[in-house]
Amino acid sequence: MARWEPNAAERLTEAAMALFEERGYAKTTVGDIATRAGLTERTFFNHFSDKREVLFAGSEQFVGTIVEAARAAPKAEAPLDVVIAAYASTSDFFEERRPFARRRSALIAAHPELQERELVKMMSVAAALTEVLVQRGASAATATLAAQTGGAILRVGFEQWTRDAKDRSLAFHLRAARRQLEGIVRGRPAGSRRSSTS
Amino acid sequence: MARWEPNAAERLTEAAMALFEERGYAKTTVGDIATRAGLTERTFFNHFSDKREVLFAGSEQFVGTIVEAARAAPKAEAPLDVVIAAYASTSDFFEERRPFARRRSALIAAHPELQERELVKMMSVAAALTEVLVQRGASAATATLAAQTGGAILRVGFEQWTRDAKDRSLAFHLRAARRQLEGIVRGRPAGSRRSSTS
DNA sequence: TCTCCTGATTACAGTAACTGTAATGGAGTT
DNA sequence: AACTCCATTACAGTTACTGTAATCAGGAGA
Repeated sequence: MARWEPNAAERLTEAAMALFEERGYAKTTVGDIATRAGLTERTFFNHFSDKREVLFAGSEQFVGTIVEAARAAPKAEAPLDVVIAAYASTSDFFEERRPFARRRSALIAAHPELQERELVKMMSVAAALTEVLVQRGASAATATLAAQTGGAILRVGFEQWTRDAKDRSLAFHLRAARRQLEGIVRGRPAGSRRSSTS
Repeated sequence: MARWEPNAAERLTEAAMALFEERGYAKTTVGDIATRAGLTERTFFNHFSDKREVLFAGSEQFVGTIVEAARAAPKAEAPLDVVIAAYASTSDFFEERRPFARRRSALIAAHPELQERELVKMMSVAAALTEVLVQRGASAATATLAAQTGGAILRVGFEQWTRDAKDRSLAFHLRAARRQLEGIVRGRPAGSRRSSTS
């Protein structure tokens, strides 16, 4: 028998999410979270580098998955398609935990402090993808632009995914956003807006 | 004669930048900054809501300028062009303070804590632009995608601008990035378009 | 069984970021 | 001269985070 209850980090995350939902991020102290998980404040900081990280723990491994998918893409694939395929590789992962992802996503949307952290994480993924693209032979400028644009597509696609009443996959929404982007870059929105007067 | 030395906020910003450059962000306390500016810690927090904001003070007015430029764009202009024109409207502003902007930009690049804040600011601009695009008749999806993609272009263009040995304008680099994006979205190989932006 | 070692947890003390509130005191006004 | 204004300050308090040493159940080896 284990000396302590197992899954301390997981318990802390669950406690944190529950408290953030009840009282909000600012009104929840790290001590509150730890107590709710049956631990002490110091133990919280042994598991997470700071209060925000409690919602971003799995992200390192996540970056790894995405980078791996990018590396595995066919040599001939164009940069933007590599990036989108890489993000799409996480689709199944999200599919399995749609409720959790939605809950988490709502918390982040409601708290600027958490948005800050999420944006940095996304940018670090974009940076990693940029490097992969360069290794695949793209110019630095092309790689950066493709990775950054892919990030834009992901933000839009992910938002659609969380809102989608039909529960279509993230990969689906990424493809949709990518297609729409083609029209936008050419100056013709996908909806082919007919605002001849207004 | 004024009771206190004028421009307290400005002095605090200058002191902060100098100290961040000397010791780094983490090793600089708010007390240090205030003392260097001839003020107290409490006064610092009267001027800035938190330690990071000392480098992001002018940003509200900045958003205003950008939004205004977006509203002023010709009715027929396509969404992405509206966004880029809006960002390009800040070109002169940056041109006048290129040294300051570079210095600030280097600090942000060197400190993740500051990157967090900058990303949120950029996203708030993107959100504001999204709203403007919707008011101009774009669909919600098109508006979001155009604003987000514009953000990607800005990041890339701005980076080129800070690195540019030839001191070409931000507007120039935005146009270059936009042109390059067209090729990327179509899946063309990197070198197909002459890009003199590095 | 006894002992040593491991490692997650904890106790405790300390720094620094912020907040709320009330007081200060020179400058402009009456 | 009395009076108001308000940027600044003093002071006390909370909370995020850090460094360090102590605890102590269980596994490994003797």
